[in-house]
Amino acid sequence: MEVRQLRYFVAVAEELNFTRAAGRLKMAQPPLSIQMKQLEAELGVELFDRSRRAIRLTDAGQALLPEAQRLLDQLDETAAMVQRVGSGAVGRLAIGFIPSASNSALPPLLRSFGAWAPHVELYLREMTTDAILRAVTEDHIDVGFLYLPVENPDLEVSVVYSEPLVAVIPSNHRLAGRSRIAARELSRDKFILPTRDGVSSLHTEVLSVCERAGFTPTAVQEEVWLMPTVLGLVAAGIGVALEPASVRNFRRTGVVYLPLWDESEVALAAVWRREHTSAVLREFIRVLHRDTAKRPSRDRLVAS
Amino acid sequence: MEVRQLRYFVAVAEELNFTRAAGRLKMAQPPLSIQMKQLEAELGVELFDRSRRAIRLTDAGQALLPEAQRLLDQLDETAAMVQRVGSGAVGRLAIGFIPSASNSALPPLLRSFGAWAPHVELYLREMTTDAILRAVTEDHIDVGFLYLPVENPDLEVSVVYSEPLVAVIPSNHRLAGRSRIAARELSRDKFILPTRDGVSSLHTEVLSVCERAGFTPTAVQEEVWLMPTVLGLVAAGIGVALEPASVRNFRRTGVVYLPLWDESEVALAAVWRREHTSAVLREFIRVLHRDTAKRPSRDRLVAS
DNA sequence: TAAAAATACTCCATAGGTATTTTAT
DNA sequence: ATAAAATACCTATGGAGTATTTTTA
Repeated sequence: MEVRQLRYFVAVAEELNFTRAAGRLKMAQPPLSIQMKQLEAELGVELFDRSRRAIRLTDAGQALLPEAQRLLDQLDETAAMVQRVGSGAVGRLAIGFIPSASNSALPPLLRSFGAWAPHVELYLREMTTDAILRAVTEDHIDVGFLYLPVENPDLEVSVVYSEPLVAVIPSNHRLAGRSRIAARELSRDKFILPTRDGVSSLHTEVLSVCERAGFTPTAVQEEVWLMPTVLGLVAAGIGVALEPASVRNFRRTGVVYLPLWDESEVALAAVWRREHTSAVLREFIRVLHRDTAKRPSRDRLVAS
Repeated sequence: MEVRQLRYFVAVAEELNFTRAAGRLKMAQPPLSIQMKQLEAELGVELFDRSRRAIRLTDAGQALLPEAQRLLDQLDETAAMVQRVGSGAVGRLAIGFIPSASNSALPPLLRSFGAWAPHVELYLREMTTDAILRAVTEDHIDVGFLYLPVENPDLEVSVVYSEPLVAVIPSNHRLAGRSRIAARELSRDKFILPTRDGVSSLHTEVLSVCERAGFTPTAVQEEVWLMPTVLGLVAAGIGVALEPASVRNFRRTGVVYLPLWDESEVALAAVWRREHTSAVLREFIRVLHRDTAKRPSRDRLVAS
């Protein structure tokens, strides 16, 4: 039983006239008659009562008609469904991200992608840099958001945005009134340092800024990871911190954010397996590239 | 999208190996590759990830696999269903019959046909001879059971059995002790005559037996149709009747059934439209012919 | 290097076309 | 007499085969 034969059968059964059906199928009448004969021979059943001038459906033909229509519809639906999946418009996307990402780049990106592919299920997981790299490599998540650098050559990397560090100090700190400071001026303060988990550049970058400023920061606490905790510790006067500029999205009382004269940069990037096969991911990357190309301004991102 | 391509796709998707799938499909590997390429081109979607030595299904391929399997199954089921309908093993059969038929030929015939085609829905309707002929002609019922003759040349007729008339007289009648009588002996009795509805031979045959016996029966009541009513009237001493021998299947107290010396015969027949298209009817007729050929004995039928 | 898929080509089965005959009204 | 389906015959598309090359592990 061929799809063609089902299509022809439906046309003939609906027209109840071979010639008209052939016209509707844009073909000649004889091959249509032949195909129907073949279908009948294959099924071993008469589908049409040709004894009269106007043909009729036999019981078998009447039984086949709705089934044939249903099968043809399902065939079309299946094709459409597979195309949607293949185009990345439906499916699922698992995203791992460091907490900072949820304050900055991720929300507008997800909004943007959600508008493009409303039928993609998103699985979002807050993870450590380490865990993200492992999960992406092992294909447990499709894409990760973390601070550069990423060395793994199997992974593709796309910088979402980069931003400078800012000093986070208590509002009663001696430098709180300043509009900009040098890192050097904090050399005697105790530092709340970010966790070194994974190869996070944040830890490295903070140390490197201090080093270039000529001092080694005294750590008051390590392994602090979540931004609100850092801000709480600073507000309590436990120490100071250097954090990515997007920390300013937290409007925490008791702390002030001061730009540095020192050169510094941390880059938030999306990473994914170079050899991925997910159409959804492919489309997500497309949206990602489009959006980062559209608004590369760090200030707007930070302020948003 | 062709059935062939779906079949091939399922094989490849299940084997995850073109060469093995080609073996399973008993074909060479290159045409299989080509067909899958075509399917992908038509859908505009990659179904296989061929980047590795061992191929994998893409998301689109994984979406297609269960649908393709389902479609192929439904195709097979549809073919089987149409074949069953075409063979007459499923469907419906509407039967019209005069009440007498339900005392004799119909029950064993329906049992026989029901064993052959248990999935045929039977619609049974007790009707007058007239109504049966009209309904068969107008295709409202598939087959009718009635007493011959039937003159309509568009209808085909098959005698199920024929039987003689017997006299039905009250058990206190003067002839009740006899084992056999002549119709002539009833010439002075009042007769309960069958209805003349349609062209029922029963009425004609009763009159003709009396005529051959040299008298015209005095009707005490006409338009009596149902056997129990006739028997009730006879038992009440209202009159006597001549009825088909199968009336003896009613074991009514107060009446006796006596064979006649006179020659007489009424024939119960099945009738159907010569140009019917119902496969179920075709099979019913087959069973009918088989069964009437098997047991033509009137005695066994009458006694049953 | 070996195993598997893709490519190149050849062949032929068959879908579809045209011309004509048969059938039913 | 006519409309419609069946039959006869021809053409050509494309599905499948064989031989070979390309690719990946």
